[in-house]
Amino acid sequence: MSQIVPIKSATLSEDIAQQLINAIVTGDIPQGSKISEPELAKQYGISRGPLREAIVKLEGLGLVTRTANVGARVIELNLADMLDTFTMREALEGMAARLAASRMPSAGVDSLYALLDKHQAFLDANQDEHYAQQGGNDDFHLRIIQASGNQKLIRLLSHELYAVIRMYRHHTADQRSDPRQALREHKAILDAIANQEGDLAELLMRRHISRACRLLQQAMEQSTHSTQ
Amino acid sequence: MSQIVPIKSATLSEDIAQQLINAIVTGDIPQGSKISEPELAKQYGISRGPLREAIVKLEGLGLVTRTANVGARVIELNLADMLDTFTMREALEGMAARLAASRMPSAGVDSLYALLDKHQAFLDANQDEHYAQQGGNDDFHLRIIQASGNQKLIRLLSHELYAVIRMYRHHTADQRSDPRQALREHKAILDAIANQEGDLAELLMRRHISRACRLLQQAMEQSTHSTQ
DNA sequence: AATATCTATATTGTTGACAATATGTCTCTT
DNA sequence: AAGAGACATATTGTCAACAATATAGATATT
Repeated sequence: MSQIVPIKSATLSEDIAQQLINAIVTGDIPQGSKISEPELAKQYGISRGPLREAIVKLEGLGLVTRTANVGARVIELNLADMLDTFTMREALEGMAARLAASRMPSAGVDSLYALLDKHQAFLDANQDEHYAQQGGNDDFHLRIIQASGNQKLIRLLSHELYAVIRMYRHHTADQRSDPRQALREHKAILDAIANQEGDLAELLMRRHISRACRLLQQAMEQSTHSTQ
Repeated sequence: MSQIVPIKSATLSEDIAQQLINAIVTGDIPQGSKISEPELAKQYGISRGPLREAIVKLEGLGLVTRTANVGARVIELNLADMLDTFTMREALEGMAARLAASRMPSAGVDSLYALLDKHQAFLDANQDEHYAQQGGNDDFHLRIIQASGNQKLIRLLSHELYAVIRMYRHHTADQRSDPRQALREHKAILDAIANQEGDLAELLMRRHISRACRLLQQAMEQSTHSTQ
């Protein structure tokens, strides 16, 4: 799973930030737990300076909350925050779909159809497996976001919000509902984009995310309030 | 208005971050200029530690860009980024208006009508003055965002994006177009919210922001590319 | 016994020094 | 004269120690 060994990056602070993000998203550092600077510094074999910078970054990502002279705590996922986050996603990705409809080159559309075909083939092959959101750029949503061409939107959705969303996925029993239904919705969205119907693309994307949100909500309500 | 003298906060890092944000937004630290850590540290009379933390925060806010072993530079406002930002605002504040329509208590609606009356009175009194966005919570948009009740949305719009938006306002000749027209649009949005017409409120808010964006675009295209 | 105060300890906030990298200048070569 | 390379300098990245604040425990008081 998550590499423990440092992925040597340009700067220690970046490294540590990335590792902490992974550790929090995967639950390796449990929700609500305190971030102890001396402890983590010793654990990663670095000094507190870069570590603090990393923690400030995490605060910016909304993964931890900090209070002066007390320290940082990992956020605790709750239903209200999840609903808030997905409502934002609905607005933003809806807009991304609209923009994609007006800007996406036909080559990009073709490439996305090919991606959905791949997903379809995967589903046909592995009946029972859940069509694990591949995370990388095989993710339909990320591709649409990229296609929006809006750099600010791209940064916000695929870097900042993405961490929290990944965290929700990890911490709820990731029973991704009906993958075939999701795929059908993806195809409908892409059709709208291909036809340059921005209004429709936005509407469908919003419905799609709203539905995913409801399913995640059910999953969260079922899963016992995970006691760290 | 905004205090210039240091607002002694709990921690130095917070202080400095706030001061730097103001300095950048007001153009006191010009666009594209390099952030020299030794220089700023000496200037503010602090050490480089807290300063660096502040810079990391600024990076999270999108006010500076950092490259390893080279340093931080203040962003440069350009048309493309402004359009991207306002497109995001359109999506998010549209959603905020929709949510406000479904959640805002009648007392809040009354209070907002009172606010708009105040704005109207101000316009009638000062014919020529431009109805300076008061920044504080007399700002109609901020009130709508608050009324959305979506904590994530509130944080993103009124803390993170707000800094950049303020920067755009400051750096373009702030000829706020036709304030009476803006006020009319605000009233129309509020009417929709009062009637709990979420669809309409969202539509009107998006049109309103889209229009403001076009006006700002014209202003930016006119104003000579400010050479620091 | 319960509460409040004081004290001891640990953690965070801050500082100044050291190491590593980048930038600009100077020299040398062709 | 132009370009490449080496060197000097300044800036960033990192570290370890110090100061200030908060937390927990013990003591004392009512």
